[in-house]
Amino acid sequence: MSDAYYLQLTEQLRTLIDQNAAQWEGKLPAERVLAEHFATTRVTLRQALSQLEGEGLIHRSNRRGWFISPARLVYDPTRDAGFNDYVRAQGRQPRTAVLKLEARVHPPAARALGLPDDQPFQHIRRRRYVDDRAVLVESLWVVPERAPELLDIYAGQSLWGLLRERWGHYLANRSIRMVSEALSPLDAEELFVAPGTAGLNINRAIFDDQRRPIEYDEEHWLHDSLCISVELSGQR
Amino acid sequence: MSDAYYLQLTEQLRTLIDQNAAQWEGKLPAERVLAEHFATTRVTLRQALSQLEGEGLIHRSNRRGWFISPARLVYDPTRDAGFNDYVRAQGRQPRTAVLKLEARVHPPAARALGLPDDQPFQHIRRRRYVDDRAVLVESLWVVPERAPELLDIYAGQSLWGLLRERWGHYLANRSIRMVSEALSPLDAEELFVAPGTAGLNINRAIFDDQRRPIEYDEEHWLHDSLCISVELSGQR
DNA sequence: GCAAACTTCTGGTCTATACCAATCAGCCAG
DNA sequence: CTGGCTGATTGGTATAGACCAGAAGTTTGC
Repeated sequence: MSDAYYLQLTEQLRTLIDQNAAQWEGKLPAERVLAEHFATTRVTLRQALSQLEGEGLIHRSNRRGWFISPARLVYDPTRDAGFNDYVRAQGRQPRTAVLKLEARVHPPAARALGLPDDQPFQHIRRRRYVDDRAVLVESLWVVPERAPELLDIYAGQSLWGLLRERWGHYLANRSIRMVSEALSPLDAEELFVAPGTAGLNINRAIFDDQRRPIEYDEEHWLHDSLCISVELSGQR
Repeated sequence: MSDAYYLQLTEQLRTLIDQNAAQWEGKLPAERVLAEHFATTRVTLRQALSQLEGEGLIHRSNRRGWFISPARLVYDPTRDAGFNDYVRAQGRQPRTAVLKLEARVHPPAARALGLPDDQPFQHIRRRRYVDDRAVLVESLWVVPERAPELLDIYAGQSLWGLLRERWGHYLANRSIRMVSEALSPLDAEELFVAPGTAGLNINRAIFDDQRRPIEYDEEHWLHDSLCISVELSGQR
């Protein structure tokens, strides 16, 4: 092979991980150990590990080490099914932590919903887990008129379920935007990963069946933890 | 700031790029020049550049240097509009190069379309450009019965247009899958970028209005060159 | 028995340097 | 003026070593 050494290393690591996944219990040996095992430098070794990270095979958490990434979560952003539902449907364990509840303006949300920039919102910030791994943080910006006492009531349950059951809102129209990104220092910190980690940003503007604005949603996912899947029928 | 130096560097580079974009004509100065300008090493400098690359602000081409990335292409994978159409609609110049035309089996396509593994396909491999930058490579796997002489006819035009006009196929049902990826050595080479560059993989299985399989589509995009946008109406 | 303090390990960052291979610009020959 | 050659430039890769701060594990002190 005339390939770069770090690419060969990537392949060797891939098979090594494959064979020892069970015995390592998801956590790779220390970088210094691996570097010595392959008789190379930590710099080169890390280059190879970063490749595998880009593929979504492994990831790192805090400063605790490298871990083997679980299967991606299949996610359909066009459907109403709550996070908890479809995580469970895939045999995984969901969890949600509420990070912030406040009333605030947020011009990006206002613009996406066609409201004036000084429109106040009810802001819910939460972190979501799959099998105890934090996989996304999101900010929800809800139009106050649509859900008056939301901030007093809310305690981590499904927002869309709440909107439907308590206020009778049926979410009918939505506009979705997806962009790959590098996680901002804040998002990264809240997800316990290094700043600049690859992520996927999903934004949704949601209206009811009369095109009244309901909610704007900003999600920041770890890039390796989801697979977006959309099923469409009917000619367009 | 107690942040890491390379993160400060990232910010300084960001403003530097902002201010000098016009004068540099899209191409950044050499790494060695930048490293000296900031009184640091190329290694650290490259770490900062990689951050900006992750954000999609800059990219590199071959070994020619770092370039400022153009605005992302807005793309709706749920619509029929051909690549050429929506690239032009956004005021950009599209181009297509056909890389391969052949008949072959391809089990992943067969499975996605619900056909036996040994189903033969007509394979079109092409590279697509926006303003002379290669932004994606794709493989199209067309069921031969639906478009008999395709391989003889095809010369780079819109495939969906051809299917509609020549064979009267109206694409009605589709199932779409999107996953972030690291570009394979082959895909990377065909896009003139380094192996392992961040990409976005979009796969589509397409059926007609009687749910007969028509075509399977594997796209590999540069991660920084698109923004996925979907508009949905109607309750689901 | 438990919490606090300390030590070790580990990933994250950074410096300095070197060599290779692709690219590019300029020169030279036809 | 053109086409091929050549040498300087530049990004890509790699080595070696160092220090820091957070995490984890161990010991100490009450």
